[in-house]
Amino acid sequence: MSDEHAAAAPQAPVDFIRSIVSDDLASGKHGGRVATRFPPEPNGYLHIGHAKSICLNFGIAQETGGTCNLRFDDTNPAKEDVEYVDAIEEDVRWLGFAWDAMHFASDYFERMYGFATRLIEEGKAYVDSLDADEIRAHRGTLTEPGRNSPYRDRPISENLDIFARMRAGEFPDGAHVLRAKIDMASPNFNMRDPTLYRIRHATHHRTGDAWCIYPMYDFAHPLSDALERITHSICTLEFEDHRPLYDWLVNNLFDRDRPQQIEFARLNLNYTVMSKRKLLQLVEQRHVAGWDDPRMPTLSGLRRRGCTPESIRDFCGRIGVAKKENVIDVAQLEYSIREDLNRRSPRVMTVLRPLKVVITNFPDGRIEHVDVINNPEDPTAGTRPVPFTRELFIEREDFMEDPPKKFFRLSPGREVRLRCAYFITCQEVVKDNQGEVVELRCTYDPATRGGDSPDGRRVKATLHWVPAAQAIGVEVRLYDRLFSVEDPERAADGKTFLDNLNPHSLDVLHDCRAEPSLAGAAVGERFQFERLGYFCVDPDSRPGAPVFNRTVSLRDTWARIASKTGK
RNA sequence: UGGGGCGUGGCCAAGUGGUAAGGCGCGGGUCUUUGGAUCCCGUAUUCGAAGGUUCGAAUCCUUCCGCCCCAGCCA
Repeated sequence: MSDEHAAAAPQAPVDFIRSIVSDDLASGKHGGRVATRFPPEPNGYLHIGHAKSICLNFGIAQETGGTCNLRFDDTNPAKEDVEYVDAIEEDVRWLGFAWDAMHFASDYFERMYGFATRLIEEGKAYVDSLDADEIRAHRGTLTEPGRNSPYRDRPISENLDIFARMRAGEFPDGAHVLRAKIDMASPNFNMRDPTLYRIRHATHHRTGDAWCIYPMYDFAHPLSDALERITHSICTLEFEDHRPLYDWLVNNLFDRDRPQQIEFARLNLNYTVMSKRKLLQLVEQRHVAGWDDPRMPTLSGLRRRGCTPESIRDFCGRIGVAKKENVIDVAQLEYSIREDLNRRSPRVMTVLRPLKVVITNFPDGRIEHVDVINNPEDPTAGTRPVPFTRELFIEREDFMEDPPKKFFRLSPGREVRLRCAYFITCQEVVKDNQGEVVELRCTYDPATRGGDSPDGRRVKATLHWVPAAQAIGVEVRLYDRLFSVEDPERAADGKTFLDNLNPHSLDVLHDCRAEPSLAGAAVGERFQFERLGYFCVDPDSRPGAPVFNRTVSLRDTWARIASKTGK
């Protein structure tokens, strides 16, 4: 975390979890330690919702001088993959956090097996040989208590024997299951003899075929927390009902360093989908190119779209942490991203729909370089030279032959400023046979170089412009409604001219920066930006507006892909 | 109809007995070498509802209403 804007260091927001942690710290509850963990299951890429949890867990550790582990909850080999492990590590790092230790629940399989055995020996767990349907039938309903399984009182020795043979692979999937012996009449389903282990003959991405029985989340999680000496196990609201089981296991199996589970409300954003199931669907049905497609609400998608980790962290800090179900408006996220981008993004003048302007009193063939400000919000960003020539392009919509009252840009006889260059006055409008304006003949005032008039006269508008011959043509391939390559008609429109593409511009292009084709760019060459950073032209933007400080509306993009998941 | 949670302005969110922070959004103004930038102002007589306790309640009590989660050998 190098370029932190430490100056504005907002005082850490105090939420109920941080209050609990600081109270515990004060009372010495966990011996003055704070240890958290971020425990994703490697069954998909991390999305913006995970960022909230990451910022919470790692943030608390940082603020309290504690530790935070990255732990993969890999207890279900059927859904998991190393690809996800790698992606998750990269995303957490990208977000700007460093874990104190990285673990896998699978690393604890042997010890977990031992703990399970101990429960059996103590008469607190048993092997049930009912099948899934029968177990469900015995579980009871919301209003009726469950019934004990006929296997519930199986002798300990027999339980031990079958459990060992389950591990040895003697039984097919589903033949037996290990259950905690708690209370089939509990009003809390999680306490009605929850399943601890199931048989699953599947190859695990890390342990291979070493195991054919796998612990359930409810068993593995508290044990993993305890083994790592986690003090505060922060999870989402839906696990609130699991806490009694969490505590039951921790209290039965550990007599010290007992972790405590604390629940908070997960992040929900409007206009998008965040469930792994739906994101996976988008990927599998090829609606997007992959989990890291810039249109995806994944961290890697946001990264490729050009968002910085600082902006995501800022967002997480602003939304707060509470137990109330919430739906954050994407405008909130867009605000954090926009604010960050505005501050750091070099601007480039752009012309989407060119209209030729000939400066009649500017010598043909002459090239004058004017210094154009790279970022009005950052003086240190400097300037770049842009060639000013007799023939230029301005934005078509920046000219109106017959302007209405409120239109202050160019029109016949009017004087405006070409940004950082000169004042020009439109003297003549040239049209083709159809009456379409094809060229403007203007004069410039040599005394206004740089955009200031020595006599103090003012103009009401400043226009973006690019030199006709030297401008860089870019075919913008936007993953968006108006300029998508999926829509050839619009794609043809997506020709944009940039005044320049200097090293500074490239720096902010993140992924695009890696595009080798941009390095040796020849004037007039066309580029295809397949992976867009925030080199995005917002279809709703005012033509000619700076592009680098614009992001295509996340709301529109996300709403569009969300609709493809069928509601 | 069992259990567990949660209800403060459009969206988040502080506040936990002393008379409703803040942010986003929105509205208005301002400024600017193109703003959707900047800066400024405004935006809940009221805290799901109704009773009650109190000099005083979003905060305490009672009742009611609403929303979310739980019956995977998923996490």
